[in-house]
Amino acid sequence: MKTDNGPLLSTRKLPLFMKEDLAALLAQALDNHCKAADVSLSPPDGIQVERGRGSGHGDYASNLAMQLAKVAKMPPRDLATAIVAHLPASPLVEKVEVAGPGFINFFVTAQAAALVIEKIHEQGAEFGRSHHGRGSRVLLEFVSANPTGPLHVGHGRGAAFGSSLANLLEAAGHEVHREYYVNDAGRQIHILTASVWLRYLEHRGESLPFPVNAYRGDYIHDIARDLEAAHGERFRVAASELLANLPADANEGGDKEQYIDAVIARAQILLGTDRYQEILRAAVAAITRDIEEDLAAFGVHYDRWFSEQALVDAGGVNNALDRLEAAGEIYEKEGAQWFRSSHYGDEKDRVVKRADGLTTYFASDIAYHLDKFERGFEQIIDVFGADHHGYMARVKASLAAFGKPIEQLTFRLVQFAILYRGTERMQMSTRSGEFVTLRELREEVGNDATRFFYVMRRPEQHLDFDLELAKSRSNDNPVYYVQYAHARVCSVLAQMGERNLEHDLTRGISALSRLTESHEQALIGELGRYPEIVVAAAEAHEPHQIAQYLRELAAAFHTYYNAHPFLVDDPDLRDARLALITAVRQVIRNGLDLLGVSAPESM
RNA sequence: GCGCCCGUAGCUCAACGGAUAGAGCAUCGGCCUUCUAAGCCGACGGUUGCAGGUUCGAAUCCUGCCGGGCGCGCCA
Repeated sequence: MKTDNGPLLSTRKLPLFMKEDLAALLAQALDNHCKAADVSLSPPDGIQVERGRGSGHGDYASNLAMQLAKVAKMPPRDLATAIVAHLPASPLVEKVEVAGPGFINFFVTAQAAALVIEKIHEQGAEFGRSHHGRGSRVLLEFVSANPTGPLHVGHGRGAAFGSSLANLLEAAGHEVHREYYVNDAGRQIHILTASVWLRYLEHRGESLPFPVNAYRGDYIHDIARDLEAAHGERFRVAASELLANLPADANEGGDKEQYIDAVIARAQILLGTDRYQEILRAAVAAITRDIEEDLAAFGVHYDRWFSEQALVDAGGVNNALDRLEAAGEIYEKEGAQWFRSSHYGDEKDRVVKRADGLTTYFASDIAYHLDKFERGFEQIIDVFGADHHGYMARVKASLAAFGKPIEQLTFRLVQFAILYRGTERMQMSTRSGEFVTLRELREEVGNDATRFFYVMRRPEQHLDFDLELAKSRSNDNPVYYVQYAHARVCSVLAQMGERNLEHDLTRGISALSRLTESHEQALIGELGRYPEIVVAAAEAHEPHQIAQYLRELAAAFHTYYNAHPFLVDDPDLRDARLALITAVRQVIRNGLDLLGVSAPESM
């Protein structure tokens, strides 16, 4: 590489965010132009520099002249020409053109572009990470499925999305706190407890009907069996005692809600508080542990599992309601307590305490979000399933009532994933227990393909998840396509070893100017985009941009692979090419890592 | 009925308010004595649901329709 390019091309200041360098040049040119023409011009939103989209429009482009044409009272192309005439010389820039309606197009020098390869080797796994977020603290809550059963495929997308987003935000320089809100209080936990106990009684030989509204999955049997193994007959009660004077269940013309509530009440009386709580805690612990293990195996980890019950026990819910009351935003109607959420943009008021004295799920959520805000985060992100969108307005209403800066709270709605086996749509229902679990999906498809497929699409887009495609080892399958590019580089290096060659990286770096083929230039251009993509994907909360990018990078690599041999006789050229493809390998690794997908050395 | 999300190639999807709207699959035609053919090259394919509006410039922003998903409980 030539060394006469001046300080801008030193390895200490590589143009990884070339946009900013070019914007600075344009600012200087605009200033020069204004002085020369004795006018005053400044773009409303700062100077914008964008990636060119190829096809002869240069590497970067700016719409500066078009933005200012009106104020300057000049045709945009003329203004563009005038600005270009005042551009200072730069070793980054090969040439500048005015094109189209008035775009200023920059063509970057080959040396400047090739420097990205050097930077990638220098930074390794750090390449693409930045301080863009300036260490601002982000609280990210995701999944938060109720601990009443195993995670199913619907939760999987939230898990893959949330965990990838967390990785992205960290890579972009934010400090991320990952949290799972465990709904271990409330009525559904009592239904769970009753369900487990009834199965336990069945196993001990009692004959009784199973309530319509109880949880009936196999995992309930498992927990009941564990209970038997640890406690034997300790929770045994005669069926006749349990069933005496209960109302009719739904299948006998009664009401399923009333019936299950009666069973729960009877269980508490017959078992007493201590034994009942023992079963409850065992059930919640078993399911929470299962969820935690499931997610960990999926590469999803949390900094905190936030217990709703702990919040209740600490008085958080009552405290939050007291504060709303003190603010005059609670009133009583028909025996229940209502929060005046309609004063803060919700479509109607909401119950926070039922007539029977129990606080609602919403009341806990108010307290939880109040707690989040009081822990001092600059940004709070909730990842919800799309079916919870009705919650956004009321949660924001409660925070507004507390005077909290609600613009710090962002909801990310993740649409459902619909499973297909080929063209056959797979049904999933929740309480019947006939759903496909996340674990089953992972075991059938594999963690890599599962995670990649989940985040491949924009979160607000419905996702068609084709099991057969995800499993297929074919070029139809995007995750293999990307992984294969990585493995291919490894394979080339293995081949190099067999030929008794060695890769001299220093020599390769010095010979980067030998990479003049169009395929090489294209590939280098792709590599240079990576840091920008990471920042853009993080700030837009869109991991799919990474998946999309990786496919494009892999495509550029496969094309190059087919067009040119790497292990050529000329040592300079060979080492330069190897420096390029090992840089590609590094970026693929870094990108896949953000998505929680492995980068195998061979396939 | 009200609210949120979505309508882009035959299918699944991309596209900071920018230039000739791009990929993959499918279909059709090529490429393995050469580092993995899990690959590459080419062809075909579009009134961006419809109609207005804002803008130098709209798939993108605004309004109204049409179509699909989800939600509208003292469930969670």
